[in-house]
Amino acid sequence: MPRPPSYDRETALASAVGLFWHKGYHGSSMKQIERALDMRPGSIYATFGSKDGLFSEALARYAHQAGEDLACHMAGYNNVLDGLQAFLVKIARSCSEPDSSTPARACLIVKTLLESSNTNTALHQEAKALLTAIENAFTELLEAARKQGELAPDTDCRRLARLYQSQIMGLRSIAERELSRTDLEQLGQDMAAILEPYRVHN
Amino acid sequence: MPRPPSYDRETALASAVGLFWHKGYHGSSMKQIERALDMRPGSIYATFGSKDGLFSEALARYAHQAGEDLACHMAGYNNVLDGLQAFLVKIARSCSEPDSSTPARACLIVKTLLESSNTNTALHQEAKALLTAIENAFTELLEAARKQGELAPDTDCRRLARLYQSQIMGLRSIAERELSRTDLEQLGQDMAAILEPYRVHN
DNA sequence: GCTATTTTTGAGCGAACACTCACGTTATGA
DNA sequence: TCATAACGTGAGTGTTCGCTCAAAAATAGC
Repeated sequence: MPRPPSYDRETALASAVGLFWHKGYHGSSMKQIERALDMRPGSIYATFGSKDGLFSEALARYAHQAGEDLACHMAGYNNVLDGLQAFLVKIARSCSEPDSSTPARACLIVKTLLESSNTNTALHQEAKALLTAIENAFTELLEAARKQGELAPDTDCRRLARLYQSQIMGLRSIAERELSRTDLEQLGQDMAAILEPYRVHN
Repeated sequence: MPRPPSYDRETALASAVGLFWHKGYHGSSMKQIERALDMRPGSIYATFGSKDGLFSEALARYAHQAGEDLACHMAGYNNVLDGLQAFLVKIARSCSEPDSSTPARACLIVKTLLESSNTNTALHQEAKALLTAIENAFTELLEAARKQGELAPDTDCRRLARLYQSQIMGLRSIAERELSRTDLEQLGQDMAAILEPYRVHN
């Protein structure tokens, strides 16, 4: 009986991620969103409720994708610390020249965290929660590394996870300065080297 | 003959820094600016030209203040690396609970860099330039350290300066997650420890 | 083809945005 | 004391903001 929706919700969300990542929350107007999603305001509001609702879902999708990217990357490494070090260098490379699939160098969650603090409590809380979840993922990885003897038995894995997360935040934020490819790659290597003193050499 | 201005330009700018730092560029409306500066729109536009002009001057003032704070801090240390390490811990402490003189944990320049990318070219360029100037200041400090034998003679001081700057950016950004005082202080210490391997022990 | 049900549409809403300007106010030099 | 010239004021500008809703369009079962 009913008329089926003509748009694909996932496709629309992916477009929303692209726009919000590129221009931020305030920098993306509904007019631009309508164009990016190829949807008229009525359909957008029927589907996502509000601009905040759409942004919230887009942010969650972005974070989910980031988690999958991390898992996918780490799957290629037997050694956790090797994987985490390579991840930093990979980020440095991908930040060098953003393309259509990477509309900004900085992390969307961090951009949102800074833009929404003291102005949009709900968004700020969501960004905080997503970053906490990522910290948890890093903590679990590092605890696995500790159990495998890569880290000293008394290593504070959560504390190290926060140090690691702040490296990524700093790397991707400073990338917005548009440093040269080599400068950024060197920085990624220097950050990877930070993990070296924590490593247990056998 | 002429009537002298009743407001103080420097006082107004200081208030603008406070508001913009707290709520960001888009998050600060002209109504709020009028209230914060205790000036009516006509006076604001006669003095600063536009919202962008006011923001630009406020950002420059903020950066100038940051430079003075760094110089003031370093003056208390004979050893450059000791000073830079202590500076990280000091930042971690000041980020724990922002007060009226510190309206946000994250750096205003970084907030602006992320918020203005792909939306406001002029602002983005200004933020980039100010961060480059700060990188230069760190580079000079580290070169002095190298000449004094604190660093190995072949140390790439600019590269190390970028690593150091990205630590501050990461520290102050992750502070917006509102971590506990001890968590943040530990992170500051971990970041300070990053400089240790670069140090030449005598 | 017809009806029932849902989706899509886009003109247009009130509010908030950055900004202007004619006018009232105030201090100074003559 | 008065004329002058800059300053302060705030109602009001046009524009854009996020958002709404009545009507048109489209599908599936009968």
